[in-house]
Amino acid sequence: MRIGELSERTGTPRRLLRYYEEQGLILPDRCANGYRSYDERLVDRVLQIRGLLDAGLPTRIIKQILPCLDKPRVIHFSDATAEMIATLVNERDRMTQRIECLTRNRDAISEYLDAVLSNNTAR
Amino acid sequence: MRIGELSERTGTPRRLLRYYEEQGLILPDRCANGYRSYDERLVDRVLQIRGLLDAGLPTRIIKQILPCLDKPRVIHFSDATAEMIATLVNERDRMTQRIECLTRNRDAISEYLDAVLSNNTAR
DNA sequence: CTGAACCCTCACATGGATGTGAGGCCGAAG
DNA sequence: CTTCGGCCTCACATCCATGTGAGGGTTCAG
Repeated sequence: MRIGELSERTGTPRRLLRYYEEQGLILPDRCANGYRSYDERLVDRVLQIRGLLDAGLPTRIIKQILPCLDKPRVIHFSDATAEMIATLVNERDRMTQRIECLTRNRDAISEYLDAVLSNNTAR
Repeated sequence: MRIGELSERTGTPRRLLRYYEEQGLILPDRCANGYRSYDERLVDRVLQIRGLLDAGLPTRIIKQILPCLDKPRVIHFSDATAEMIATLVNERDRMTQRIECLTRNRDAISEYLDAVLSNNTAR
């Protein structure tokens, strides 16, 4: 598929699809005329990238963790240098912290909403 | 306490403590000499702010959700306009999405790490 | 009194994600 | 052949969180 379709299907501006490519997050093929050609599975990948960006991860880190999430995991053992592993452990832990922080605060918001709403309907 | 102590205790540059104040996230008192004076509980508040920022929330949103997390919840019922509630519901849902995204990806990283590490020690 | 270590405000700079638009090529449809 | 919509590259602009430093007060210890 071309960039327009991917853009629509992922709700992502074309500009950003090119940007993610520039940052090495995705690597579309090129048609004879120079147009980018995206594989079907890049739909999910782009959504994943957007989710991670929205959760505060920079492209530099996303680029490092993405290859670890592909199915044939064995292929990527070569990347497993000591520093790479340290980075992954570190990022995993930071993600856990984020999850905890978000969960705490979301639950507090929920509680507040419950209180306010039940109060409103009770009035 | 003054800004230097708060900075040390929260690991936050002074610059950012002033920035958070400018954005309306915290409201320190002022001593006679003009120095900022921070209440003890602002330590936790600052850590909370930093956590949320790190998790991708902008100061504008953080400013809106912070008041809902204080203990005497009843005090803030006045803030509960219809749009405010809509905002909170929306942000709560976005936080849930972030949590899911982070959890998915963190678990995948963990799996990958388990695979790589067990493979390494097995060799 | 002086110096060191705080604090203040103000302002300009940077980096990362994103917006916007100019100038131009390509291909289908009238 | 022209037109139009989609694609290309390039480049400058914007927003936000953060860095950095200048210029100047306060306090305290020596």
